Amino acid sequence: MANLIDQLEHLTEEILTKEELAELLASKKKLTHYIGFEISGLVHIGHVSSLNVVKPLQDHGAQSIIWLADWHSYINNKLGGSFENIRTAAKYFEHAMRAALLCHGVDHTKVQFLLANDTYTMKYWELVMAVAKNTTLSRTKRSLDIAGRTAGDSIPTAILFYPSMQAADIFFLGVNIAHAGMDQRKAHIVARDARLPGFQKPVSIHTHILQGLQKPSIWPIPEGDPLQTAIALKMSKSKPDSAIFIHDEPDVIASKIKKAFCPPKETKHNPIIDWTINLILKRDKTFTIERPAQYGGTLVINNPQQLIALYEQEQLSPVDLKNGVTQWIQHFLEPAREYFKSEDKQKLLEQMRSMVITR
RNA sequence: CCAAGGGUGACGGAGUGGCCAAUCGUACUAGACUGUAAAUCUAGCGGUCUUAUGACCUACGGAGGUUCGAAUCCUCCCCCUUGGACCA
Repeated sequence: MANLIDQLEHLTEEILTKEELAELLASKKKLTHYIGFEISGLVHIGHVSSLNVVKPLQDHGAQSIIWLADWHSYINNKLGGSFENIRTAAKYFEHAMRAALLCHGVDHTKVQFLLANDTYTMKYWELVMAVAKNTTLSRTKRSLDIAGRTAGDSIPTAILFYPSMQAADIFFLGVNIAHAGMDQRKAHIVARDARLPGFQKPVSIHTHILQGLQKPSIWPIPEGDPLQTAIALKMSKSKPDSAIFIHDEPDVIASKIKKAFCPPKETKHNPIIDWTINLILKRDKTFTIERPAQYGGTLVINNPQQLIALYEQEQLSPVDLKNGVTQWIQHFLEPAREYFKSEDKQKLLEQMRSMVITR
Protein backbone atom coordinates (compact mmCIF):
# COMPACT_ATOMS: atom_id res chain seq x y z
CA MET A 1 0.00 0.00 0.00
CA ALA A 2 1.47 3.29 -1.08
CA ASN A 3 2.20 6.07 1.32
CA LEU A 4 -1.01 7.83 2.25
CA ILE A 5 0.48 11.29 2.39
CA ASP A 6 1.88 10.97 -1.12
CA GLN A 7 -1.44 9.73 -2.39
CA LEU A 8 -3.34 12.56 -0.78
CA GLU A 9 -0.88 15.10 -2.08
CA HIS A 10 -1.39 13.81 -5.55
CA LEU A 11 -5.16 13.97 -5.24
CA THR A 12 -5.55 17.33 -3.57
CA GLU A 13 -4.58 20.93 -3.87
CA GLU A 14 -3.39 21.33 -0.30
CA ILE A 15 -2.97 19.61 3.03
CA LEU A 16 -3.01 21.68 6.21
CA THR A 17 -0.59 20.69 7.23
CA LYS A 18 1.46 17.83 5.94
CA GLU A 19 3.42 17.72 9.17
CA GLU A 20 0.27 17.50 11.25
CA LEU A 21 -1.01 14.73 9.04
CA ALA A 22 2.25 12.83 9.43
CA GLU A 23 2.01 13.29 13.18
CA LEU A 24 -1.55 12.04 13.18
CA LEU A 25 -0.62 8.95 11.22
CA ALA A 26 2.32 8.27 13.49
CA SER A 27 0.11 8.56 16.55
CA LYS A 28 -1.79 5.44 15.47
CA LYS A 29 -5.01 7.11 16.48
CA LYS A 30 -8.11 5.90 14.68
CA LEU A 31 -8.47 8.03 11.57
CA THR A 32 -11.82 9.67 11.11
CA HIS A 33 -12.58 12.08 8.35
CA TYR A 34 -15.64 13.83 7.13
CA ILE A 35 -16.90 15.83 4.24
CA GLY A 36 -20.02 17.91 4.61
CA PHE A 37 -22.42 18.96 1.90
CA GLU A 38 -25.02 21.63 1.97
CA ILE A 39 -28.07 19.89 0.58
CA SER A 40 -29.32 21.77 -2.41
CA GLY A 41 -29.62 20.78 -6.05
CA LEU A 42 -28.51 17.83 -8.07
CA VAL A 43 -25.22 16.09 -7.47
CA HIS A 44 -22.64 16.70 -10.16
CA ILE A 45 -19.24 15.50 -11.12
CA GLY A 46 -17.60 18.17 -8.98
CA HIS A 47 -19.06 16.52 -5.90
CA VAL A 48 -17.81 13.21 -7.17
CA SER A 49 -14.39 14.67 -7.72
CA SER A 50 -14.22 15.91 -4.14
CA LEU A 51 -14.71 12.35 -2.93
CA ASN A 52 -11.52 11.17 -4.56
CA VAL A 53 -9.68 11.02 -1.24
CA VAL A 54 -12.13 8.64 0.38
CA LYS A 55 -10.69 5.51 -1.19
CA PRO A 56 -7.10 5.96 -0.02
CA LEU A 57 -8.26 7.06 3.42
CA GLN A 58 -10.45 4.01 3.75
CA ASP A 59 -7.68 1.79 2.53
CA HIS A 60 -5.68 3.11 5.45
CA GLY A 61 -8.39 2.21 7.89
CA ALA A 62 -10.10 5.55 8.24
CA GLN A 63 -13.73 5.86 9.16
CA SER A 64 -15.50 8.07 6.65
CA ILE A 65 -18.44 10.27 7.43
CA ILE A 66 -20.56 12.05 4.90
CA TRP A 67 -22.33 14.84 6.63
CA LEU A 68 -25.64 16.00 5.23
CA ALA A 69 -25.75 19.58 6.35
CA ASP A 70 -29.44 20.30 6.24
CA TRP A 71 -29.24 23.18 8.70
CA HIS A 72 -26.78 24.87 6.42
CA SER A 73 -29.23 24.54 3.56
CA TYR A 74 -31.93 25.96 5.76
CA ILE A 75 -29.83 28.93 6.76
CA ASN A 76 -28.78 29.53 3.20
CA ASN A 77 -32.41 29.37 2.13
CA LYS A 78 -31.92 26.48 -0.26
CA LEU A 79 -34.90 24.63 -1.70
CA GLY A 80 -37.26 27.32 -0.56
CA GLY A 81 -35.76 27.27 2.91
CA SER A 82 -38.18 24.54 3.87
CA PHE A 83 -37.01 21.73 6.12
CA GLU A 84 -39.54 19.47 4.48
CA ASN A 85 -38.04 19.94 1.03
CA ILE A 86 -34.56 19.74 2.42
CA ARG A 87 -35.32 16.45 4.13
CA THR A 88 -36.50 14.95 0.86
CA ALA A 89 -33.45 16.33 -0.86
CA ALA A 90 -31.26 14.79 1.82
CA LYS A 91 -32.60 11.36 0.97
CA TYR A 92 -31.77 11.93 -2.65
CA PHE A 93 -28.40 13.33 -1.69
CA GLU A 94 -27.45 10.32 0.35
CA HIS A 95 -28.17 8.03 -2.55
CA ALA A 96 -26.34 10.30 -4.91
CA MET A 97 -23.31 10.24 -2.65
CA ARG A 98 -23.39 6.48 -2.45
CA ALA A 99 -23.54 6.43 -6.22
CA ALA A 100 -20.61 8.79 -6.39
CA LEU A 101 -18.57 6.64 -4.04
CA LEU A 102 -19.15 3.67 -6.31
CA CYS A 103 -17.45 5.58 -9.11
CA HIS A 104 -14.36 5.71 -6.95
CA GLY A 105 -14.53 2.03 -6.14
CA VAL A 106 -15.42 2.73 -2.52
CA ASP A 107 -17.56 0.34 -0.51
CA HIS A 108 -20.29 2.80 0.38
CA THR A 109 -21.76 0.57 3.06
CA LYS A 110 -18.69 1.33 5.17
CA VAL A 111 -19.28 5.05 4.95
CA GLN A 112 -21.35 6.61 7.67
CA PHE A 113 -24.05 9.05 6.60
CA LEU A 114 -25.31 11.54 9.15
CA LEU A 115 -28.06 14.08 8.81
CA ALA A 116 -27.28 17.15 10.86
CA ASN A 117 -30.78 17.64 12.14
CA ASP A 118 -30.89 14.08 13.47
CA THR A 119 -27.54 14.51 15.14
CA TYR A 120 -27.35 17.93 16.72
CA THR A 121 -27.65 18.20 20.48
CA MET A 122 -27.33 21.04 22.97
CA LYS A 123 -23.67 20.21 23.16
CA TYR A 124 -23.39 21.09 19.50
CA TRP A 125 -24.84 24.56 19.94
CA GLU A 126 -22.46 25.10 22.79
CA LEU A 127 -19.61 24.32 20.41
CA VAL A 128 -21.04 26.74 17.85
CA MET A 129 -20.93 29.48 20.43
CA ALA A 130 -17.47 28.47 21.53
CA VAL A 131 -16.21 28.81 17.97
CA ALA A 132 -18.10 32.07 17.52
CA LYS A 133 -16.57 33.45 20.70
CA ASN A 134 -13.12 32.80 19.32
CA THR A 135 -13.77 34.17 15.87
CA THR A 136 -13.94 37.85 15.04
CA LEU A 137 -16.89 39.21 13.15
CA SER A 138 -14.66 40.41 10.34
CA ARG A 139 -13.25 36.92 9.86
CA THR A 140 -16.73 35.46 9.85
CA LYS A 141 -17.75 37.93 7.20
CA ARG A 142 -14.71 37.18 5.12
CA SER A 143 -15.54 33.50 5.36
CA LEU A 144 -18.98 33.83 3.90
CA ASP A 145 -17.93 32.82 0.42
CA ILE A 146 -18.06 29.23 1.69
CA ALA A 147 -21.80 29.74 1.55
CA GLY A 148 -21.68 31.57 -1.74
CA ARG A 149 -22.32 34.90 -0.07
CA THR A 150 -20.56 38.19 0.32
CA ALA A 151 -20.84 40.34 3.40
CA GLY A 152 -21.27 43.39 1.19
CA ASP A 153 -24.70 42.33 0.07
CA SER A 154 -27.62 42.72 2.33
CA ILE A 155 -27.57 39.41 4.09
CA PRO A 156 -29.80 37.85 6.68
CA THR A 157 -28.23 37.59 10.11
CA ALA A 158 -28.59 33.82 9.99
CA ILE A 159 -25.82 33.57 7.41
CA LEU A 160 -23.36 34.82 9.99
CA PHE A 161 -23.81 31.60 11.93
CA TYR A 162 -22.82 29.52 8.95
CA PRO A 163 -19.02 29.53 9.31
CA SER A 164 -19.10 28.91 13.06
CA MET A 165 -21.54 26.08 12.58
CA GLN A 166 -19.46 24.47 9.90
CA ALA A 167 -16.40 24.66 12.11
CA ALA A 168 -18.33 23.34 15.08
CA ASP A 169 -19.47 20.37 13.00
CA ILE A 170 -15.88 19.20 12.88
CA PHE A 171 -15.47 19.25 16.65
CA PHE A 172 -18.91 17.86 17.28
CA LEU A 173 -18.27 14.89 15.04
CA GLY A 174 -14.89 14.37 16.60
CA VAL A 175 -13.12 13.83 13.32
CA ASN A 176 -9.42 14.41 12.99
CA ILE A 177 -9.44 15.07 9.26
CA ALA A 178 -11.81 17.46 7.52
CA HIS A 179 -11.88 17.42 3.78
CA ALA A 180 -13.68 19.52 1.22
CA GLY A 181 -13.22 21.48 -1.95
CA MET A 182 -10.88 24.46 -1.97
CA ASP A 183 -13.89 26.74 -1.82
CA GLN A 184 -14.52 25.55 1.73
CA ARG A 185 -11.05 26.16 3.07
CA LYS A 186 -12.03 29.24 5.04
CA ALA A 187 -14.40 27.21 7.18
CA HIS A 188 -11.58 24.86 7.99
CA ILE A 189 -9.30 27.72 8.84
CA VAL A 190 -11.90 29.07 11.23
CA ALA A 191 -11.97 25.65 12.88
CA ARG A 192 -8.21 25.41 13.01
CA ASP A 193 -7.88 28.85 14.51
CA ALA A 194 -10.73 28.47 16.97
CA ARG A 195 -8.46 26.81 19.52
CA LEU A 196 -11.20 25.17 21.50
CA PRO A 197 -9.85 23.89 24.78
CA GLY A 198 -9.77 20.12 24.83
CA PHE A 199 -10.08 19.76 21.10
CA GLN A 200 -7.48 18.84 18.55
CA LYS A 201 -6.91 21.14 15.62
CA PRO A 202 -8.25 19.24 12.62
CA VAL A 203 -6.03 18.39 9.70
CA SER A 204 -7.75 19.69 6.64
CA ILE A 205 -7.34 18.68 3.06
CA HIS A 206 -8.72 20.46 0.06
CA THR A 207 -9.46 19.16 -3.36
CA HIS A 208 -9.42 21.03 -6.61
CA ILE A 209 -12.61 22.73 -7.75
CA LEU A 210 -13.53 21.63 -11.23
CA GLN A 211 -14.34 24.42 -13.63
CA GLY A 212 -17.76 24.85 -15.13
CA LEU A 213 -17.96 23.78 -18.75
CA GLN A 214 -19.19 27.03 -20.15
CA LYS A 215 -17.29 30.05 -21.18
CA PRO A 216 -16.64 32.32 -18.19
CA SER A 217 -18.65 35.53 -18.31
CA ILE A 218 -15.45 37.52 -18.29
CA TRP A 219 -12.82 36.33 -20.71
CA PRO A 220 -9.89 36.43 -20.67
CA ILE A 221 -9.73 35.83 -16.96
CA PRO A 222 -8.15 38.76 -15.14
CA GLU A 223 -5.20 37.98 -12.90
CA GLY A 224 -6.21 37.97 -9.28
CA ASP A 225 -6.73 35.89 -6.22
CA PRO A 226 -6.59 32.32 -7.54
CA LEU A 227 -9.04 31.07 -4.96
CA GLN A 228 -11.59 33.73 -5.84
CA THR A 229 -11.08 32.92 -9.50
CA ALA A 230 -11.65 29.22 -8.91
CA ILE A 231 -14.84 29.92 -7.01
CA ALA A 232 -16.07 32.21 -9.76
CA LEU A 233 -15.40 29.59 -12.39
CA LYS A 234 -16.81 26.62 -10.57
CA MET A 235 -19.59 24.64 -12.08
CA SER A 236 -23.05 25.57 -11.11
CA LYS A 237 -25.93 23.31 -10.31
CA SER A 238 -28.30 25.91 -11.58
CA LYS A 239 -26.73 25.97 -15.04
CA PRO A 240 -27.28 22.42 -16.25
CA ASP A 241 -24.92 22.83 -19.18
CA SER A 242 -22.06 23.93 -16.98
CA ALA A 243 -22.08 20.68 -15.03
CA ILE A 244 -22.40 17.00 -15.63
CA PHE A 245 -24.68 15.32 -13.17
CA ILE A 246 -23.94 11.87 -11.88
CA HIS A 247 -27.04 10.38 -13.42
CA ASP A 248 -26.65 12.00 -16.83
CA GLU A 249 -27.08 9.53 -19.66
CA PRO A 250 -24.17 8.98 -22.05
CA ASP A 251 -25.77 11.03 -24.81
CA VAL A 252 -26.32 13.92 -22.41
CA ILE A 253 -22.72 13.72 -21.31
CA ALA A 254 -21.62 13.80 -24.93
CA SER A 255 -23.75 16.79 -25.76
CA LYS A 256 -22.62 18.79 -22.73
CA ILE A 257 -18.96 18.15 -23.46
CA LYS A 258 -19.55 19.03 -27.07
CA LYS A 259 -21.00 22.36 -26.01
CA ALA A 260 -18.18 23.02 -23.59
CA PHE A 261 -15.88 25.98 -23.95
CA CYS A 262 -12.56 24.74 -25.27
CA PRO A 263 -10.30 27.24 -27.02
CA PRO A 264 -7.51 25.72 -29.06
CA LYS A 265 -3.94 25.98 -27.74
CA GLU A 266 -5.26 27.64 -24.58
CA THR A 267 -4.63 25.50 -21.51
CA LYS A 268 -5.30 28.01 -18.75
CA HIS A 269 -8.90 28.18 -17.59
CA ASN A 270 -9.88 25.69 -20.25
CA PRO A 271 -12.46 23.46 -18.59
CA ILE A 272 -11.73 20.41 -20.68
CA ILE A 273 -8.02 20.64 -19.94
CA ASP A 274 -8.90 21.28 -16.29
CA TRP A 275 -11.05 18.18 -16.11
CA THR A 276 -8.49 16.06 -17.89
CA ILE A 277 -5.79 17.04 -15.44
CA ASN A 278 -7.76 17.13 -12.23
CA LEU A 279 -10.32 14.46 -12.76
CA ILE A 280 -8.86 11.99 -15.19
CA LEU A 281 -5.12 12.14 -14.62
CA LYS A 282 -5.52 12.30 -10.87
CA ARG A 283 -7.49 9.13 -10.88
CA ASP A 284 -5.78 7.15 -13.63
CA LYS A 285 -2.13 6.87 -14.45
CA THR A 286 -2.78 7.07 -18.14
CA PHE A 287 -5.47 8.53 -20.30
CA THR A 288 -6.09 6.99 -23.68
CA ILE A 289 -7.66 9.01 -26.44
CA GLU A 290 -9.04 7.11 -29.37
CA ARG A 291 -8.85 9.19 -32.47
CA PRO A 292 -9.13 8.55 -36.19
CA ALA A 293 -5.93 7.62 -37.97
CA GLN A 294 -6.12 10.73 -40.12
CA TYR A 295 -5.71 12.86 -37.00
CA GLY A 296 -2.89 10.85 -35.55
CA GLY A 297 -4.46 7.66 -34.22
CA THR A 298 -4.71 6.50 -30.62
CA LEU A 299 -2.89 8.68 -28.13
CA VAL A 300 -1.83 7.80 -24.59
CA ILE A 301 -1.26 10.61 -22.15
CA ASN A 302 0.75 9.95 -19.03
CA ASN A 303 0.89 13.26 -17.22
CA PRO A 304 -0.38 16.84 -17.22
CA GLN A 305 2.83 18.28 -18.66
CA GLN A 306 2.55 16.05 -21.67
CA LEU A 307 -1.09 16.99 -22.16
CA ILE A 308 -0.34 20.69 -21.99
CA ALA A 309 2.56 20.42 -24.39
CA LEU A 310 0.57 18.45 -26.96
CA TYR A 311 -2.39 20.77 -26.73
CA GLU A 312 -0.44 23.98 -26.92
CA GLN A 313 1.44 22.70 -29.95
CA GLU A 314 -1.84 21.68 -31.55
CA GLN A 315 -0.83 18.07 -31.77
CA LEU A 316 -4.00 17.31 -29.91
CA SER A 317 -7.11 19.04 -31.17
CA PRO A 318 -10.02 20.15 -29.00
CA VAL A 319 -12.35 17.75 -30.77
CA ASP A 320 -10.21 14.70 -30.12
CA LEU A 321 -9.63 15.71 -26.52
CA LYS A 322 -13.35 16.22 -26.05
CA ASN A 323 -14.10 12.84 -27.52
CA GLY A 324 -11.63 11.20 -25.18
CA VAL A 325 -12.98 13.02 -22.16
CA THR A 326 -16.54 12.16 -23.14
CA GLN A 327 -15.77 8.47 -23.32
CA TRP A 328 -13.87 8.54 -20.07
CA ILE A 329 -16.66 10.26 -18.18
CA GLN A 330 -19.35 8.08 -19.67
CA HIS A 331 -17.45 5.12 -18.35
CA PHE A 332 -16.50 6.73 -15.05
CA LEU A 333 -20.08 7.57 -14.15
CA GLU A 334 -21.47 4.24 -15.24
CA PRO A 335 -21.72 2.83 -11.69
CA ALA A 336 -23.65 5.90 -10.58
CA ARG A 337 -26.09 5.60 -13.46
CA GLU A 338 -26.55 1.93 -12.66
CA TYR A 339 -27.18 2.72 -9.02
CA PHE A 340 -29.83 5.23 -9.97
CA LYS A 341 -31.67 2.90 -12.30
CA SER A 342 -33.98 1.50 -9.65
CA GLU A 343 -37.51 2.78 -9.46
CA ASP A 344 -37.32 4.30 -6.00
CA LYS A 345 -34.21 6.26 -6.88
CA GLN A 346 -35.67 7.44 -10.15
CA LYS A 347 -38.64 8.66 -8.20
CA LEU A 348 -36.43 10.56 -5.77
CA LEU A 349 -34.56 12.04 -8.69
CA GLU A 350 -37.79 13.17 -10.30
CA GLN A 351 -38.94 14.73 -7.05
CA MET A 352 -35.63 16.46 -6.76
CA ARG A 353 -35.75 17.77 -10.30
CA SER A 354 -39.19 19.26 -9.88
CA MET A 355 -38.18 20.79 -6.58
CA VAL A 356 -35.18 22.44 -8.15
CA ILE A 357 -37.31 23.83 -10.97
CA THR A 358 -40.12 25.08 -8.75
CA ARG A 359 -37.62 26.84 -6.57
C1' C B 1 -43.24 52.23 15.12
C1' C B 2 -41.62 56.78 12.04
C1' A B 3 -39.36 58.95 7.50
C1' A B 4 -37.53 58.68 2.62
C1' G B 5 -36.85 55.64 -1.63
C1' G B 6 -38.31 51.20 -3.98
C1' G B 7 -41.08 46.41 -5.82
C1' U B 8 -41.65 45.37 -14.03
C1' G B 9 -40.64 39.10 -17.70
C1' A B 10 -34.49 34.15 -16.00
C1' C B 11 -31.41 38.62 -14.41
C1' G B 12 -30.09 43.87 -14.94
C1' G B 13 -32.97 47.81 -16.21
C1' A B 14 -36.56 51.34 -19.44
C1' G B 15 -41.54 52.72 -19.47
C1' U B 16 -45.37 56.93 -15.39
C1' G B 17 -53.25 56.90 -18.77
C1' G B 18 -54.12 54.59 -25.13
C1' C B 19 -48.80 53.60 -30.32
C1' C B 20 -47.24 48.01 -24.09
C1' A B 21 -46.96 41.35 -24.21
C1' A B 22 -44.11 45.89 -22.48
C1' U B 23 -37.45 49.76 -25.40
C1' C B 24 -32.58 47.92 -24.45
C1' G B 25 -28.63 44.77 -22.50
C1' U B 26 -27.33 39.95 -20.60
C1' A B 27 -28.73 35.00 -20.35
C1' C B 28 -31.25 31.25 -23.03
C1' U B 29 -32.97 28.31 -27.72
C1' A B 30 -32.36 27.24 -32.97
C1' G B 31 -29.71 27.91 -37.63
C1' A B 32 -25.17 29.65 -40.49
C1' C B 33 -19.77 29.65 -40.04
C1' U B 34 -15.35 26.73 -37.76
C1' G B 35 -13.19 19.02 -37.54
C1' U B 36 -15.17 21.33 -30.81
C1' A B 37 -16.60 25.25 -28.09
C1' A B 38 -15.93 30.54 -28.20
C1' A B 39 -16.35 35.00 -31.31
C1' U B 40 -19.45 36.70 -35.36
C1' C B 41 -24.11 36.80 -38.17
C1' U B 42 -29.50 35.49 -38.57
C1' A B 43 -34.08 34.10 -36.18
C1' G B 44 -36.83 33.15 -31.68
C1' C B 45 -37.46 34.28 -26.63
C1' G B 46 -45.45 34.84 -21.56
C1' G B 47 -49.29 31.03 -23.26
C1' U B 48 -52.77 28.89 -26.83
C1' C B 49 -54.66 28.83 -31.88
C1' U B 50 -53.23 30.27 -37.06
C1' U B 51 -49.46 29.00 -43.39
C1' A B 52 -49.36 34.06 -42.35
C1' U B 53 -51.72 38.92 -41.50
C1' G B 54 -54.04 38.12 -36.92
C1' A B 55 -57.12 36.45 -32.66
C1' C B 56 -57.83 35.24 -27.69
C1' C B 57 -56.01 34.34 -22.65
C1' U B 58 -52.63 35.49 -18.62
C1' A B 59 -49.19 39.26 -17.04
C1' C B 60 -45.79 44.70 -14.53
C1' G B 61 -45.77 42.84 -5.38
C1' G B 62 -51.37 41.68 -3.57
C1' A B 63 -56.61 43.16 -3.21
C1' G B 64 -60.12 46.65 -4.51
C1' G B 65 -61.45 51.31 -7.19
C1' U B 66 -61.50 55.57 -10.99
C1' U B 67 -61.71 55.56 -16.49
C1' C B 68 -64.28 54.14 -22.96
C1' G B 69 -59.13 52.51 -21.75
C1' A B 70 -54.21 51.43 -16.24
C1' A B 71 -47.64 48.62 -15.59
C1' U B 72 -48.86 53.87 -15.49
C1' C B 73 -54.04 57.56 -11.34
C1' C B 74 -56.60 56.61 -6.20
C1' U B 75 -57.34 53.49 -1.50
C1' C B 76 -55.85 49.63 1.69
C1' C B 77 -52.39 45.70 2.49
C1' C B 78 -47.61 42.95 1.93
C1' C B 79 -42.42 43.01 1.12
C1' C B 80 -37.32 45.24 0.31
C1' U B 81 -33.45 49.22 1.11
C1' U B 82 -31.42 53.25 3.96
C1' G B 83 -31.81 56.23 8.17
C1' G B 84 -34.19 57.14 12.73
C1' A B 85 -37.30 56.28 17.12
C1' C B 86 -38.29 52.90 21.16
C1' C B 87 -35.38 49.80 24.68
C1' A B 88 -31.86 54.03 27.72
